Parts: sequence; C-alpha cells; structure tokens
Amino acid sequence: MAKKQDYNIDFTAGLTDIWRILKDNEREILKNHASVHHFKKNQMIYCEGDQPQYLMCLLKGKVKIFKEGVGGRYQIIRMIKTVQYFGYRAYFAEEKYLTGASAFESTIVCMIPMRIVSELVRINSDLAFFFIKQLSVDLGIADERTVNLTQKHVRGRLAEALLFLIDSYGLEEDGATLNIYLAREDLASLSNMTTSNAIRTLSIFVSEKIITLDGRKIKIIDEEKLRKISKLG
Amino acid sequence: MAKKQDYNIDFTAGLTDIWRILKDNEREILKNHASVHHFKKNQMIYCEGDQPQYLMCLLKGKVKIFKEGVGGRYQIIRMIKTVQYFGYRAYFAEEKYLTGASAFESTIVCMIPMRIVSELVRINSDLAFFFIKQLSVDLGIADERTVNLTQKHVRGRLAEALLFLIDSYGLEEDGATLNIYLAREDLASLSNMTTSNAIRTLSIFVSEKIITLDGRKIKIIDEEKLRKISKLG
DNA sequence: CTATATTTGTGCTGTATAACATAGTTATAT
DNA sequence: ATATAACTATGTTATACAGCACAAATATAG
Repeated sequence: MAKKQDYNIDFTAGLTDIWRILKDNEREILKNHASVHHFKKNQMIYCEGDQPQYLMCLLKGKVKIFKEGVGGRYQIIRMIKTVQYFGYRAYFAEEKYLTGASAFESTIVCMIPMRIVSELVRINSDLAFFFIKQLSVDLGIADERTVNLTQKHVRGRLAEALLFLIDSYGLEEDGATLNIYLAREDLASLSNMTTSNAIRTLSIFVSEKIITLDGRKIKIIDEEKLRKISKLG
Repeated sequence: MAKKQDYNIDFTAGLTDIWRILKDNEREILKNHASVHHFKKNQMIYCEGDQPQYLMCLLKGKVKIFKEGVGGRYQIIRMIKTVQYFGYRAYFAEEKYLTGASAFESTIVCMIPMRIVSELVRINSDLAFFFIKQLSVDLGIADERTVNLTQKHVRGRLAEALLFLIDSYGLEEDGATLNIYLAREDLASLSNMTTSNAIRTLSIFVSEKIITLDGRKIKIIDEEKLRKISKLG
C-alpha cells in the first residue's frame, strides 16, 4: 500500500468533521499517524473476516460496502461518499469485519490506526460523541433499510435505490444524470434483486418516462414519480 | 407512569454494566435521576415518532422493538432481554424514534434521562466506549439481519428466529421448551413472513421432528437440524 | 485491431410465498 | 357462564420474482 508521501494531497482537508473536533496537540497525533492510500477501480479495501485496524476516510472516489449472503450472492449494505468515515465499526465491536469494502472507481482513502483513534476518543469526549452519533444514525438507516428491502416490491426497491444514489452522489451539471456509473449487477445488489430484474424494471421505468438510459448513464426525468413508487412499495 | 418508590426493587442491581463503569459520584447522579416503571403485557413503552428522552434498561420481562412497514405490516427489529439497554439510539442520532417498543409480558424498566446519560458520557470515557461498543455490535447485527431476511427462504428464516429466541431467552428446566410464549403473528413478524406461513412452516418442522408444539409452547427437539436449515437458507 | 470475455436486454418457465377463505380452537370480557 | 373476539390451522389460488436460455451490444485484453 502506498504511503502518504506518494500523494500530494492535503488529507487534513478531507478530515473536516474530525479535524474540527480535535485540539491542536490531538491533531498533531493524528497527522503523525495518518496515511493516504490509492485504490484502483474494483480493488478491495478490506475483506470480510479481516482484522479491522484503521479508521478510513474517503477522500476521493466511491466505495461500496457489501456482504456475502446465501450461496455467494452478495449484497451492497451501504455506499460511502467523500468525506465519509468507514471501517471502524468492527474494531469498536471487537469483531472481525462482517463486510467487505471495494473501490467503485479510482479512490483515495485516508487511514488512521484505530489504536490512535481509540486513544483520541478516550481523551476527547467530543470525538466520542461524534462516533456515537455516527453509529446511531447508521443503525437507524440499517433498520429502515431492513424494512424497505424486505417489504417493498422490486419497483419500490429500485426506485429507492435510485433516490439513494441521487442523494449520495448527486447529479451532473445537466441536473438529471446520475453522478455514478454502476453496472446493472451493482444496482441489483443494492436493491436486492436479480440482475435481470434490475434491467427489466429499469426499462419499464424508461417506458413510463421516469428515467432515460444511455448505457450506464441514468437520467432522472421524474423524481417525484420515483418518490411515489418508493413510498408505496 | 409509576415512580421508583412504587416498586421495592434494587434497580441498581440490574444496571450492572453501566454501574461497574461509573465512579461513586457519577453513580450518585444516576441514582438520583433513575426511575423504575412497570408495563403490562402488550403495553407500549414508546412509539414511533416520539421524542426520545430516556435510556432504558430492561430489569424484568421481555420487550420487542418493531417498525411499521408498507401497508401497516409491522416487523420486529430486535428483542430485548433483561439487563439490556435500549431506547437511546434515536436520542444520540438526534432523531425521533424510528421504532416502537412494547412489553411482551409484564415488564419492569429502569429509565434514566438521556440528558443525564449524555453528561455522564462526557465526563466518563469508559461510558462513552460502552455505548460505542453497544452501537457497533448492534449495527453489525442489523447488517447480518438484513442479508438473512432478504436472502433466506421461509424455512431458513424461521429456523433462525427460533435459534435467536433460544439464544436470547433460553430454555426452560426441561432443556427443550423455549422460554418465551409468543403468538404466531409475532414469530412471523420476527422472521418476516405471513402468519399463515409461520404456522405452516412450524407444523412442517413438527412433521420433520425438529420441534414439537403445545399451543404456544415450542419444544426444540433437534437444534442441530435447525442450525443446518438456517445456514443453508 | 481483432478475439474473447463481460455486460445488457428479453422472453419463457417454475416456484416460493403472499393472499384469501373457512373452520376449529383458545383467550378475554362482561 | 356465556358471548365475543382473537388466534391457530389448513387448503386453494394468484402472483411476484428467481432462474435459465440466448442474442446483441460493449468492454477488455492480447
């Protein structure tokens, strides 16, 4: 793995959330232990079963967190956008990683040893609250997600996935094209359905003038309708 | 709601986890603000949408945490056993409750204002770590659960629910009868299926000599087989 | 630049499971 | 004690969705 020296990035700029919380001497500690790593498209960042060691902050690119299910079928559990933190849950829970993470596209990640993070949490209660809040929010999202994935039908689940992608990565300058190009397979494993059904449902959405497709580019035409479909299930 | 004076319980005995962490003066603070409440069978402890105010610790009884899904169909998100803490996630996330909680049977809960808990977290980093760990573990469980509920078939999901109940509430003195009597409907909403399918699958399990039924009493005959069914999906 | 692999798109078939119906049984209330 | 409501049980039907097959379009590699 490449060290921070290899990349001419002010990685502290990306660490805003935590940076703001820390005192000067704590920032010094963090700076001395942080390193910046580059991952190529589809490269694994960590694997299910690995021993967690780092708090990671996504500086550039996109990351998917996924989990292998029954019969090798994998499911995307969450997706990380820039300046989001990830990879710390398992360490705090004193478990091995239950999920894997891989780079969706060329990605830069800042890594801070959890040993150091733990130490900072111990001496800075604001940082403790930061993680408590983060975990609490994520747990809420996970609970919502469970109900959505189990109770909604394919249309609802796909609509929701699209809305989630808009929310996470936004739209291009035209204000319509999704700012992420993912394979149908990924869209499927994000909305818990087979690839064929993702493809099929997408083209139904096209025929209903909710979206248009150009290869992997997805243009959102009628977000309101998506919202309605997602809500009704 | 009844105050602690109404119940002659040494509620601190139930708060072991947190109690052990606190210093004497912190214990004093907690003791002065804790109150003990009794809930009748099926009584709501808090509702989806409520403003969270208390850290709750289950001293006696059983509690289900559930969530309303599409078309009023509700789903059990988790179940609480004695000396487990609950009700704090939403407060830390600065959200309203996303779930509801109700007493499964006659239940006693100790409540501590989150305002006080937050204050203690601020001054005692061990308590901060306690919540960080708790939330991290729960988030892992939620992720596992999502995959299990979405990818496994009814048999696998029901088997898993039964194993979960053994794990959470244990067995009676005979070493076989589940120590919780729940309606088929609850078993269904725990394993994400319709009541009819829970009933049907249960009686299939009976015919396969995996369990026996006597009304709501469920006797586990072949736990190994349950484990196998759960694993295969 | 071609060859090979991967991804996408559609149609068809099978099946798991939801939805409904109905009856018997057990709780709950008055 | 009796009436009413809620739960349990089982059979039948309907349907959403997975699974497969195959062709076309893209992407990737040598």
